[in-house]
Amino acid sequence: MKIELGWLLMATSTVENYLKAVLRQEEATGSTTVGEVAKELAVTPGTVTTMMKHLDEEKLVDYQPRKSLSLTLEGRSAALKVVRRHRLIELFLVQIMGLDWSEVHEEAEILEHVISDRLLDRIDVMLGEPTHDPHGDPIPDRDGNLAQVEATPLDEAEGGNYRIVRVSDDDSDLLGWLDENGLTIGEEFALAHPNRAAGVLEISRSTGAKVQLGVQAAGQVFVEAISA
Amino acid sequence: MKIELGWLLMATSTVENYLKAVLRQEEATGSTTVGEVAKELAVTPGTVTTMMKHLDEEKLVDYQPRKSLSLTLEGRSAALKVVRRHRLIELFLVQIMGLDWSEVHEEAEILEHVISDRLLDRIDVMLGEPTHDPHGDPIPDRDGNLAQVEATPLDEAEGGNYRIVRVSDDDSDLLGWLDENGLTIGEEFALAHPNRAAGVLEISRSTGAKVQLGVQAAGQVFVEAISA
DNA sequence: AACAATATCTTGATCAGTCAAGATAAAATG
DNA sequence: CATTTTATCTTGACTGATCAAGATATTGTT
Ligand SMILES: [Mn+2]
Ligand SMILES: [Mn+2]
Ligand SMILES: [Mn+2]
Ligand SMILES: [Mn+2]
Repeated sequence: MKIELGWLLMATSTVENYLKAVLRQEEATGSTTVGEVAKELAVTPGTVTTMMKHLDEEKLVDYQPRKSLSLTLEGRSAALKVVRRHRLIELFLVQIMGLDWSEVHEEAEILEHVISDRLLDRIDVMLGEPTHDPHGDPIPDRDGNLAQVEATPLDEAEGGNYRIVRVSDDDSDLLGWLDENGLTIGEEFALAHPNRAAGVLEISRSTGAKVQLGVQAAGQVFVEAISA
Repeated sequence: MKIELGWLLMATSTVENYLKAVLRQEEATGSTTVGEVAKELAVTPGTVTTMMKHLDEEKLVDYQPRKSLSLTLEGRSAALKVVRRHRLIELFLVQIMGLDWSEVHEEAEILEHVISDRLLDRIDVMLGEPTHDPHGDPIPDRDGNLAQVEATPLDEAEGGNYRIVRVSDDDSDLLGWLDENGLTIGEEFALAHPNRAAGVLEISRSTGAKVQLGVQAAGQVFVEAISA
């Protein structure tokens, strides 16, 4: 007769990663599947099946085998807490510790599971309760409210003037390259009429500098149109 | 036929804790035993036996069942790296993050296993390559050299004038109490002739304040004699 | 030495997380 | 609709870490 305190209080870091994966896909595409989660976490589908049965018992996901898979409110809230941690940690590492925006994701991927609430709070305060991480992703607030970022992937944009509002944070090489070319959050540029056939986009900075990038890379850069 | 790269490179956090425990006891008493390690890590002796056989294979400890147990050079070096991490992290949490010296040990106990070398380096530089942690413990340098702290446990001191050079860092309550009474590293005081029978020591600060503390607590405070 | 007490070891089990590979259901295709 | 393809599930096995409890060696005592 073992006392089962705190299973729902004490999500293991593995569990947190599964919840995050489901959340990310729900946010990105409105829903998810066992297969997608397996791909994202680089495990076999069977492993995900097993885990989802567990999480369903813990009421963190709603899982109907072969039918549907989604976060419960509780699961979503747990996932958002981890995302909050992740993004605050990333910003902390860039802003306070002076790490590069291209090298903080991996570190945050681990620290998000182990930092104490107390330390996270210090970080939050130290950063002035920020709303966005170094890559332009919104930071969920303490109550788990997540702001929407509506932005167009650059590879789908027409010719015109744009500002960078978000960049996918998991491709370290791309982030490094963007940084070298001065293409960081908030930067503005003009996009030439896209020449789709070639699969290359050309960008002009106000400095006169021109930069080419492939559609592949462009798909990870999110922009909003500006007037100027 | 699985390729066994990196077992010695990649000590799991459990392994790191075993190595640290052995090191701590070797430093404290010159040697250690399966039983002592078991006590320190709050596991059963059998578990330690099993682990030591593994560590012996990995050449991290020298283990002769029922005979002797000690760190190899490699094991010692690995343990010292973890200790270095632990202490740098503690100091970072106090100095940069503004946490209390009574609440950093637990946090460091976890972070020591997950912080990247890159981040640790930033911390080290940010702190000015410090030599001692918030509790007066010496921080091993990059090459694994550990300075000796020779200091007397307060409960063994005669009457006279002393300076606090080190405090045991794992008793949060004691640390809190010491802090409230202004008894931090570097502070000086006069110890009245100890009245051993009562098990209570009396300390006088230069401010005139007097403080009593039990031998139990005094045993965790380490001092050096001063002239004044 | 003989016996008791203590320390340590061994064995068999459990738990979380995972994979491989075969079984099955659902979807897509002709 | 019958068949192929794809997605998902199930089962059996493995790893690292652990405990319980019985077996054994060592040490201390008379
Ligand atoms: Mn990230
Ligand atoms: Mn990010
Ligand atoms: Mn400590
Ligand atoms: Mn310390």
